[in-house]
Amino acid sequence: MSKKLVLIDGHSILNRAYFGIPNLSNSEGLHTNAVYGFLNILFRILEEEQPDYLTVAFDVNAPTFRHKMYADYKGTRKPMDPELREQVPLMKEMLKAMGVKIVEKAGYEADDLLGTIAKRCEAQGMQVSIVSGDRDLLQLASEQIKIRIPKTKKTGTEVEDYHAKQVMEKYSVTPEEFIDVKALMGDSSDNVPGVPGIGEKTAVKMISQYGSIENAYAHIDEMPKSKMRESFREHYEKAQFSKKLVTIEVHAELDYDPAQAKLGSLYTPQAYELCQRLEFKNMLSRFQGQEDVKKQSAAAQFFQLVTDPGQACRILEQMKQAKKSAVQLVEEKGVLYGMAAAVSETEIYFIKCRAACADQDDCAVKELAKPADEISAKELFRQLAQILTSGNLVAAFDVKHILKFVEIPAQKQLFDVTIAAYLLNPLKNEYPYEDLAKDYLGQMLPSRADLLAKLSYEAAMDEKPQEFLEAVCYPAYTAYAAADVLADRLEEAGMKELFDTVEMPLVYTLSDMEKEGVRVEADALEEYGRKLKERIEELEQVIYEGAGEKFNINSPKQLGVILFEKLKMPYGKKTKTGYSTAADVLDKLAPEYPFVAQILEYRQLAKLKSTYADGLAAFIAPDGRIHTTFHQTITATGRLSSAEPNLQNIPIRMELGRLIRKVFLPREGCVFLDADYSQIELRVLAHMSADQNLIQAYKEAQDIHRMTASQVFHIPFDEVTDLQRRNAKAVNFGIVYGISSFGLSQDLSISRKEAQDYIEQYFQTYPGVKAFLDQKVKEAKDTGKVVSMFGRIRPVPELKSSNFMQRSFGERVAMNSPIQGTAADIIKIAMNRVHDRLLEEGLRSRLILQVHDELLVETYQEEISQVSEILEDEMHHAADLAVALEIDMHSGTNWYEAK
DNA sequence: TCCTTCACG
DNA sequence: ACGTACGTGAAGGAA
Repeated sequence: MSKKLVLIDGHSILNRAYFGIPNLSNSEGLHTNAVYGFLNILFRILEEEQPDYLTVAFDVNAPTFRHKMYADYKGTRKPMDPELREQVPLMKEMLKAMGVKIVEKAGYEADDLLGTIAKRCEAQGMQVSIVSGDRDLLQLASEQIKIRIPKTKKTGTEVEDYHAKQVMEKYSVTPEEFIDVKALMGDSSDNVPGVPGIGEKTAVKMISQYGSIENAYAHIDEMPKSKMRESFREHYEKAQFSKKLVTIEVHAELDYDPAQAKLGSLYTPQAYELCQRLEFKNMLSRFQGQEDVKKQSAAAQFFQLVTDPGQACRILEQMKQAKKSAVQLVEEKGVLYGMAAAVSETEIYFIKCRAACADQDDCAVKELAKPADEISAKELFRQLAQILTSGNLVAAFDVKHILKFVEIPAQKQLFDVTIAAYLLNPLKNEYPYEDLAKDYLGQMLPSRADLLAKLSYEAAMDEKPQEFLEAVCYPAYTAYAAADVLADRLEEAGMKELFDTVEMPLVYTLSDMEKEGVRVEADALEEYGRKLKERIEELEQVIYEGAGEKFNINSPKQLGVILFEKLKMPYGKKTKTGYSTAADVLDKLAPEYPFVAQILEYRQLAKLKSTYADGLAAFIAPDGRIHTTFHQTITATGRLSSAEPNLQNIPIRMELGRLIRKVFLPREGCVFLDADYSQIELRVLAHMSADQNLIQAYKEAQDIHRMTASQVFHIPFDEVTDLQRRNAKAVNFGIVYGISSFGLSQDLSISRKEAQDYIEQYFQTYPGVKAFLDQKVKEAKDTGKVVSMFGRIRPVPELKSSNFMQRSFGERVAMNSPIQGTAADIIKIAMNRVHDRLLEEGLRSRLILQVHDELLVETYQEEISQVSEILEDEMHHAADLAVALEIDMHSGTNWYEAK
């Protein structure tokens, strides 16, 4: 069995990695993207190849032999980005730490070293793989030498492999001939001049026919007359020059002994340390199991598994006494595994307690089939409730999740670290413990994925008990240790009050809303779906007839081909992947083509059926109700979101969709009371901008859009036409979104010029609004963030971008977020107050849904007047603005009627 | 998994 | 010349 050698073109791969992975740096600001990408490619290649030897070649900065000879050409190479340059020594340090052989030699380029080593080792009977981003190296390919070119794609790294055969297949020339092809066509990025006028096609043709530049030149008179032939004649010397430039030296003077390049374990303690310093979190997992580097974080040595019920009880007692503690319930897919608890930074326990939730959505009821040597789930939660109500500080990652298991009244002492971290930076998608540990404790902890890979808790418990223990205890540890830091940071950022009086209380409000759920009549929903199905099937037949063939109407790609190629309709715009078939494009075609109108109707019905009729039915719980999850740490602006299912986007604009709301019912003896804020964002804008005209407009008129039209277009209020009102309404929306003439012109189907005129007239009418929006953009540029009325921050990193689009986006965000964020603050305040008053006043009615500016209360008949007063009162007074907050309220026996 | 489309505020 | 309105979540198709 022949030995295997992997050779890596250091600079080339580093370069690839640098451009493949944008923006990665550690917390000290050191750029690390190229090193990170290099290692990823390296690990991947090694896994695939399992070589015996490994060597990485680098260029040295001294002029090389080829470089010197043709200084004119090679000398003008673009200098390296400083961000990349600083990573070269880092890369070498990493390779040294891993015990990888590095070769570099003054006077030679990495190519030459690779070529020399490859040919020598080939002669010794080895299999050689050369990894490089540079296609010049293809000339080295043979049966034993494989050139591997990694390509960074969105989906990961793909590697193109070339033995001599693949070079022939792809380029129709041998690897040796490839040199001549390259020399003829030239390479501007590498400053190889080539022959002007000869590109890849001609070069390949010429060389595959004649075998070399020299032979081609000898037969130049046989070639058909052409510009290219004359160019070749004229630049023949240049071509020969180029050939020397392109030709890789395979006889470099170099001491190289493969024995020095023997591949050992890369996972050395030194490399581990360096990975930690560079904060390559997911690399650290590769070091797991390598005994010599298994450096547990300081915290991990205090983790302890608890199975004995007696000990569990003693720990729980201790927690009740502790001024501060942290808990982490370990639950996955409806199975409880236990609870991790931190009593101090050096006392972290995992109390094992296996139990199955009776139902995944409603964990409050549990069925336990478990060994007798564990504490019972019932007892655990009884004790936990006492801990949570002890008055001592308890920190946790997801308090709402805990509240699913224990029924306790709102507690001031609970501290949700996820929400704290969200307020401090609302732009993140997730707030995992390792991020909090890094950001707020300056500690690098292995993530769950590092520890358990993709193992479920179920599997990890048996297969990797130690890692499992760490994975469940780290969150408790982090919550415990980070809570104080987070509180301080919130204080510094001016958000402590927002956290204490709005966000934390909201956890209980939302928890109750989720537990309550909303009643949905399954039969009626099914009937609705059946009706849709009938019409959908009719439409399918008609559409297939119109198209003259069967196709998948749901596929934008297939539909695009039918519409714009087969039926030759004019296409409006294109997306990255093909023709756009979005509704606004099809709307324009629909009047002329009934076929398109049918498509639109089909789309509408298909959406209603799949997302709403079928989609919602799947979420009806055994109690006949749908329990959505409200996410409190998702949006960038402070709004809530609703998922599984999303109950914040139930149709209302189109009548057919709106009918769905008839299946949302209050329970027996109840009606729905639905209250929504009237134009809350515009009122917030009026208040925050303090524009006297806008404030006055609100004081004088019920119909703000008509009033805006009247003032902006200088028309008496009563003479405003419907069109003018509609335009004014669109401008009002545009202002809130961070106005742009393009966006407005799209919305109103007018020219950008006209849209621009509207905007200017608007700003003339309401100069305070203009000043306010400008000020927000300036503030965002100066401080990197904008702030809502209640102190909620939204960072706007896009404003620093060199990309015009990104920057413009940042400006719109800076204008919109304070408004949307303030509106979100206000309704959250209202929600808490409504929720609390219903309880305080001993009412049975319950807040069940929030849809951004709307609250839905399931109201007992006899409580209607009291509840409507509470809604009106608390929503109205949630904030004291220069313009009163007005509420529209309706009641009904279903959601359709109540809106 | 990413993209497109579309439902809501 | 660029190619967008702000904020979400879900479904289905295409890789």
